[in-house]
Amino acid sequence: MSNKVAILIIDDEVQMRKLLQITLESNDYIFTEAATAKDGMIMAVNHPPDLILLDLGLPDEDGHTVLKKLREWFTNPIIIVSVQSSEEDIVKALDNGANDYLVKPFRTGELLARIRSALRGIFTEENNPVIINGDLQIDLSARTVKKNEELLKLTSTEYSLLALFAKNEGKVLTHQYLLREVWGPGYINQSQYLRVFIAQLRKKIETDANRPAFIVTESGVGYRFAAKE
Amino acid sequence: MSNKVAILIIDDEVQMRKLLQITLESNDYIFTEAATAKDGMIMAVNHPPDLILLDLGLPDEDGHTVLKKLREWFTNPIIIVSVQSSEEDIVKALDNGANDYLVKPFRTGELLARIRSALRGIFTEENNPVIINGDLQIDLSARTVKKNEELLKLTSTEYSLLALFAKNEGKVLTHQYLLREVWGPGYINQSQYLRVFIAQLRKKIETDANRPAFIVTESGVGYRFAAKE
DNA sequence: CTGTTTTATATAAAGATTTTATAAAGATTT
DNA sequence: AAATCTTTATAAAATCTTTATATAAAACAG
Repeated sequence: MSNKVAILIIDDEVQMRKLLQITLESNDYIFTEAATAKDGMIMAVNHPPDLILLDLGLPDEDGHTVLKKLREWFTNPIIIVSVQSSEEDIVKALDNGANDYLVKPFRTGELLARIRSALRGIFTEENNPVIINGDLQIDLSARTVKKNEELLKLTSTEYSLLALFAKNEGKVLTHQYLLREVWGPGYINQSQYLRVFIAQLRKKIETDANRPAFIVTESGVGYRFAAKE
Repeated sequence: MSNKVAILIIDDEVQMRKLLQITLESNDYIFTEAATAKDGMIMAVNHPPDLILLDLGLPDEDGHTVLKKLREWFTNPIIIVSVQSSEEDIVKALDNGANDYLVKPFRTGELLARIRSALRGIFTEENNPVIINGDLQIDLSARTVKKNEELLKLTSTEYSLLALFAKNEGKVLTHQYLLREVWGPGYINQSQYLRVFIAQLRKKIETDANRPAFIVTESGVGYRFAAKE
């Protein structure tokens, strides 16, 4: 259920992969790697990444051919990272469907900026994290909650509480934990707050507030956000 | 109506414009040019091109500022062509919405390939700079707003605020975010500004200002521009 | 196991506080 | 001078906090 961006590196140089791994992971991307064209293709098919960084100088197959094959079905951005700096290579790669071409050695800041640029537009609408549970929809990026497609009016505290539950579906969240996360560390003894707000939330999100289906009470412990099919 | 692709060059060097004119026209692009930021903006608004080649070193205004201003409404590709080769400039430009960055002097074949790459997909996605929501029409390129086909008179700040809302329909925008985007980072505590301007905006765009349908208050958090069918 | 006691939870409603809306006056810019 | 921005003041609305009481669950004694 991660909303992180996955990037696949296809490059035969170990050092380069290591460098990219460190760079990408420290920037919150999910890093996967392949050392050969064959492995790269297989990985791309099995777990289509959001972006591919492709080296043209692979041992088992010509980079331009790999690019062409990928482009037969892969529509997300592909950025070429290559030691080849000839105009011929660059033009060929771009015309074969590469979104960008960076010559090695490159500056990591520039690579990251070009990755962000390539990803822009791909993740405008589709990739916003919406948690769906039964007839409830929680849009974390828009900060909105819908029940049966209808927008609910929640106060800021009610929303924080619900979002916290939604992010921890199925888990029992203790009173202490909920109070600390939503109200702050100084409020861990204000259990009554929690009761009041849980009651208000239930009135808004539950179909039958007397028989709560979303927010279930775990007496003596806390509450649990139950998953619905 | 020609189906040729129109490219606008904004660059103060005469030789560069001449070189690009020859290169582009011999490749079947329609070439238009501007020597200053001001002229470039005017031309872009009057005849929105399919792609803009922008030089960062313009005499009358900082290139990064020009890019930002263009990106407020211009959604087609912008490729930066600049003598500046510092990582800082490249990263800044790409993060400000440039699609690509080419350092001068460049190889014309590579430029053409990067233009082709940037143009790819342009004609698939719709990029209408007019946002329509109910009886409200916001033309981002003309900076005009119509309510029931009638032109509204908005101040520049009111317009910036409304345009920001329109670009983020359905999302809750926090006070901080709005203040930072419209007034600048030094104003994030001036919530009262926001209240005053929201009230003014509502008086102009809402049918019933007492029951706001477009700009909805999210108490304690911010405001949301609601979608109307 | 059953009824009683104790503890925990649910909910409404009143009071307190915070946040928001709006007008209008003063300051600044065009 | 006109338009716009900034500040101040105040009323209204929304939200939070507290209190009171009802209900449900757990613990316990017999």
